[in-house]
Amino acid sequence: MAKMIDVARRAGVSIKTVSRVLNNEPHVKDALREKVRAAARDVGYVPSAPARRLRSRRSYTIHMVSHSHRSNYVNAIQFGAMQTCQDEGYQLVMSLMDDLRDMPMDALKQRFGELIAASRPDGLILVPPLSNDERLFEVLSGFDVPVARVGPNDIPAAQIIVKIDERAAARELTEYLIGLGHRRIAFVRGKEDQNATSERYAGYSEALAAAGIALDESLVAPGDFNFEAGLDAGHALLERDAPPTAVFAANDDMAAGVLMAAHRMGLEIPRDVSIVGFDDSEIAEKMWPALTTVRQPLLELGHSATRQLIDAASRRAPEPPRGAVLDYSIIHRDSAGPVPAR
Amino acid sequence: MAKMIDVARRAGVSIKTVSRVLNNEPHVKDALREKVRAAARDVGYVPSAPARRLRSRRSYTIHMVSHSHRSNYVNAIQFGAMQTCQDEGYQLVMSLMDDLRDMPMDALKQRFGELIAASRPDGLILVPPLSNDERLFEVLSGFDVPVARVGPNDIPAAQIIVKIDERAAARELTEYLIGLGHRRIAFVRGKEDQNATSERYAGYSEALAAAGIALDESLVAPGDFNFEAGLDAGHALLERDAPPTAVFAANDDMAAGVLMAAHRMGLEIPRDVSIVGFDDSEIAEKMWPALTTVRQPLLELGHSATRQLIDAASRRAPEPPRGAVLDYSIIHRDSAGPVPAR
DNA sequence: TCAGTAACTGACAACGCTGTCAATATTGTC
DNA sequence: GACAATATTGACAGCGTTGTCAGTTACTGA
Repeated sequence: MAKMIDVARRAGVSIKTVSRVLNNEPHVKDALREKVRAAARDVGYVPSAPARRLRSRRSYTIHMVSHSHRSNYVNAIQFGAMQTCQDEGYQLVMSLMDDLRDMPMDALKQRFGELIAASRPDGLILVPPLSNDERLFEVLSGFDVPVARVGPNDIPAAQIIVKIDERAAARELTEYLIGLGHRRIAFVRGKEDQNATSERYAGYSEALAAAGIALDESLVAPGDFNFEAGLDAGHALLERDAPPTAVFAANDDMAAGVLMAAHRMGLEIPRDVSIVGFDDSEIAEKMWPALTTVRQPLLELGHSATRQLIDAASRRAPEPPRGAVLDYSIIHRDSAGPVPAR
Repeated sequence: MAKMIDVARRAGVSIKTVSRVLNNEPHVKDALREKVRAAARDVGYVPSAPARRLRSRRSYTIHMVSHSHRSNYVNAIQFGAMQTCQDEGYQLVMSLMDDLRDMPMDALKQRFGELIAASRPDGLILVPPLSNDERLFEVLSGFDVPVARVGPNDIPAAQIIVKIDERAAARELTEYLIGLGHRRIAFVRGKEDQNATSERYAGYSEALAAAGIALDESLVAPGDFNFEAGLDAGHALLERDAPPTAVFAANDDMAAGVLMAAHRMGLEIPRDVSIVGFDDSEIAEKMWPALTTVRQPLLELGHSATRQLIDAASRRAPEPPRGAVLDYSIIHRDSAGPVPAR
C-alpha cells in the first residue's frame, strides 16, 4: 500500500510537498505539482484517512444522529446527506440515540460528549424529533461542534436550521380545501412534543380564521404521526353524527389511516370525504386514491444541512452559515375534491 | 481533552498499562485495573478513535454500500446494522455507489480500491442490487476485506451471505393462493438482473407444478420492482379477456400498483381478484385492503451481517463466518381471499 | 548589479494511541 | 532457599499524515 513517502521518492520531492499538492495548498510550482500528481497516480497512492484525521484534528466526517423510529422522512434526508458527503469527500456516519427524553441532563452530556470526543465529527445533523429537543440543544451548545437541525423547530439561538415554512404550507393546503367548498374541515394532530404539530395546526387554524370559519374543537383529533392513530382518528371523526367533509391529517401516515377508516365504512373518496396529508412520503402516491399532500424537498434539506456543516468546518464561507428555508409544494392528487352536495 | 497520558499519570502507571486496561487485555492485576478505571473516569477520558485506528490498523468501522435507489428494504437493513454497530462500539459509515453496471472493470477496482485504502473498513455490507453483482464480487475478492452480502444471491464462492429462502417463501405463498382455490395465478416479475426475481419466480412455478397447474406464460408480466411497473402489469393482466383470479407481484411496491389498477377498474379486492406481494414493506399494511405478503426479517438480516463482519474482524469466532439463512413468515392480511365463484 | 522581498521547498516534530520487547515481580518446585 | 517459570509492568518506537519553521530560490525595484 503506497504512502506519501513513496510518492515523494518517485517525484523526487519531500513528503511535505506531496502533502501540499494533494491538499491543493499554495506555494508549489505548477511543474512540480504535475510531477507529484503523476507520481501519485503511478504508485496508486490513496491518502490514509486515519493518519490525516489524527494529525489535522479534523475528521472529514459528518454524524447524523437519528432516533430509532426511522421513517421515509429520515431516510430521504439521510440520502441527501450521503450525496453531499460523497461529493465533498466526507464520510457520513450514522448514530442512534434513543430514550433521550428520559435521560437526565448529565447522562445526555456524557453520551454526546463521548460521541464527540471519540470521533470529533466535523458536524452533527439532527433530525426530528431530536432536532426539536431543547435540552439537547442546551447540551450541544456546550460542545464545540457545529450542529445542523433539520425540520421544523423553534430554537431561536440555534445556528443552522434547515426547514420549510410548515405553517404557510398547512395554511395553503387548508385554503385549497376551503376553495373546494369545504367548511367542516377536521384536523388530526401529531405528537405533541414536536413542533411540526403546532406549526401545521397553526397554519390550519389561520386559514380557517381568514375564511371566517369558526374553529370547531370537536373536529380536532389527537394523534402521534402513526398510521394507527390516523385509523382511530378516522373512525372517531367519520362515525360522528355530523362528520367533517374533509380531513387534514398532520402527516401522510395518519392520512393513510384515515383513508383506511373511510374505506372500511364504505365511503368513497373524495366523493364522500376529502382527505389530505403532509410530507409526500413514499406511500402518498401508492394509496387508493393517491393522496393530495405537501411535498417537502427532503433531499435538498439533507444537502443543505450537510453543505453548511462542511462549509463551517472548512471555513470556506465568509460568515457562519445561518440555515435555510426551502420551498415546499402542494401535490395535487386524487384524495381531495369538491365538497359533497347536501 | 484528557488523553491516555493524563490517565496514566493520575493512576501512577505507564500509558501502556492504561491501554491494556481500557482494551481489556490480560496481564494487569485487578487492583491496578480498578485504579486505572477510576482514574479514567476522574479525568473524563475518552479514547481518540483516529489515533487508535492509525496505530492498530483497524478502523472499527463497517461500511454499508448502497445504490441510489433507496428503499424501505435497504432502510430497515441499515437500521439493523446501526443497532449492532452501536452495541459493539463500531461506526456505521454509509457509502453511495452508482452506475456500477456501466463501469469498466478497472474503474470498479479503482473506486473500491480507494474506498478501502482510504478508510480500511473492518467490513463491507452490500445490499441488493449490489449484493448480486458478480463483477463486484470479483473486484472485491481482490481486496483483503470481509464482505457481507444481504439478500438473495447465488454467488457460490462468497463468504458471508445473509438471506432468507426466497424460493421457499414464494412457493409457500403461491401454495396458499392455490389452497384458496385459485388456478389462474398471474406473476409480476422484478428487475431481471436481480436474483430475487428468478428465485421468487422459481418458487411460484414450483408450486404451480406441484399442484398440477400448467404455467400459463401469458400470465407472467414483466416488471422492475417499482410501483409504475405494477400499475402497468395490473392493467395489462386484469383487462384481458380471461383475467387471472389472483396476482402475485414479486414485491410490495408492484403489488400496490396492481392494487391501484384494480381499484381504477372498479374491482373489489379480494372479492374480484386476490393480490399478494413480497417484502412486507412499510406500505403493505397501509394499503386498502392491507396486503398479504412475505415478511423478511430485515432488522435481523442487518444484525447478522454486521455481527459476522465484526466477528471476522476481531477473530473472535473460532472459524470464519459462513453466512446465515433466516426465517421468513407469511403475513396474512386482507388482499387475498377465496377464488370468485363462477 | 544588488539588497529586499516574496515565493517556494524541505527537515523535523507531533498528533494519541498500540505493538514489541525487555525488565521486573511473583509464584511454584524441589 | 535457589532456581526456573510465569505473570505483570514499562520504555520506546512508530502508525502516516500535517503544522511549524527555517532554508533556499526567484523576482522585484532602485
